Amino acid sequence: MLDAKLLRSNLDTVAAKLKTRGFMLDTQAIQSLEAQRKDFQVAAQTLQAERNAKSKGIGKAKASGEDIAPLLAEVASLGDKLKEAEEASQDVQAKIENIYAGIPNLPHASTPIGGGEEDNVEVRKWGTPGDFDFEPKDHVELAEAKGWFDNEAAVKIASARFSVLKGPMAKLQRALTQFMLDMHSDAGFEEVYVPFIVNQESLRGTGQLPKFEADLYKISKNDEHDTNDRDLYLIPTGEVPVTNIYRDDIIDVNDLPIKMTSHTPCFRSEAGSYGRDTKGLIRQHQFEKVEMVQLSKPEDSAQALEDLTLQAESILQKLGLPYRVMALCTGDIGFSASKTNDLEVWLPGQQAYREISSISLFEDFQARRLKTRYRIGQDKPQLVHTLNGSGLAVGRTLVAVLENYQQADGSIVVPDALQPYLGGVTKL
RNA sequence: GGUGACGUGGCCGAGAGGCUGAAGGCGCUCCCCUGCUAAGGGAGUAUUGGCUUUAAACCCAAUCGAGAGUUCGAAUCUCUCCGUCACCGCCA
Repeated sequence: MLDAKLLRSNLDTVAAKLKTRGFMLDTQAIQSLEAQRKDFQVAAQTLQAERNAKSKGIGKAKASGEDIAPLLAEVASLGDKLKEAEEASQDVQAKIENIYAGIPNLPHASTPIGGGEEDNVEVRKWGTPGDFDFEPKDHVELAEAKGWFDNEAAVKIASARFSVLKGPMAKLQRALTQFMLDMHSDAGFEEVYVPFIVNQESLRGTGQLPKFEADLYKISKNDEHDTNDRDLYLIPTGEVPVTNIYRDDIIDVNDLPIKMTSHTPCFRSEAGSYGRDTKGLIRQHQFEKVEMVQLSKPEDSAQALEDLTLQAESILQKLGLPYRVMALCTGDIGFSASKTNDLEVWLPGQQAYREISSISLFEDFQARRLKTRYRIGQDKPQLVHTLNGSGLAVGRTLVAVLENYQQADGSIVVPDALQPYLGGVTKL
């Protein structure tokens, strides 16, 4: 959520910045609603003050034994008027809230301007796509030939876009997960274990709700009496539970930056992606991810984004997987993001770079919703800046290892960094 | 799941319709006193919004787990929900 004060005072500047990311701000609607809000709020508060004063008078009169009947008569109509004013005020505020909740973050000054994916900017490239003296296969072919990948079983158990991994492939996924967690721990990230089911407040905090309900799996409680808003959701990313650890908290400045890492499954409905990446592990309803989350001081956050990017890159480098870093343009960054770097790994099976990590700076956009603040000494609390990034998407890393380390005979060489996690095995 | 107790500031803890944004204590900050240490004295110490402003103070409103209700007036009474604790049941 953007700062309401900023929206009031610099509406046109905000609108211009949002336009670069393809969002048209209805400035007229906001202006007129804000004007109404002011009127209604002042009116309601004036009535409240009046009521408070008179009620206090009644209390005193009663205490000193005076007749309070005339005073009561005086206040008689106040209640209704107050109720009306309060409702009008709340009404407008709800409308404003609604509009504000749907406004995306302002792009960072360093985010390239552009309309869509094609305008993203390559920042750097690492490694060289391997030279195969045979036709490289894609991961599905490789894994199926070994009996490591059972799509039919997954469909039988659940539905399309789920997988059953077997034997060495399942172990390789576990090895990758542990490898990543160890790397991040060594770099000073605290490992955390979190709930994979979250409430609505958490999803609002990180910005998935109210706008992106369709992408989420909602869990109904199976209780016909339960008519309130206690619905729970499967997490679409570890970002949600991990960032929400500090919701409503005020952090001592000496405890910043806070750096956390967590391994979680992620659940996405992938509504609207029919027909894309239908084969294999690239796009699943359930996948594993190791996430990094960082809370930082505002003045450190831009650097923190670069640091997180390098941290994610270090995983790919240790694994020897060629990749490139893309700075997403204004038209392609996510709703809550101010700036995003994507890591794209080379997949020989597709002869293409594919997204394997997304690292984003949210500035105070999430923190405002989360009410995550920090305090210097006795000063007033200020909003922190939040960041997160995949480090990495484990399923896609698994794909990348299979495809980049395949041999002509269909076997897979185990990257050096992973061998300790597989009992020293060098080839699968 | 059942029964009972309970959610008050950074923490502990009083309050049980009005004089309570909230006694008292601890902690913390500043000042005084003090050879050192220990002790003592004084002042301050929540958040959000409105208004004003260069900024702040002042002023006003809201907040005693959350929401709704009763009342001229709610931390206090009623209802719903969430959570904590104890005992019982079940369970990896």
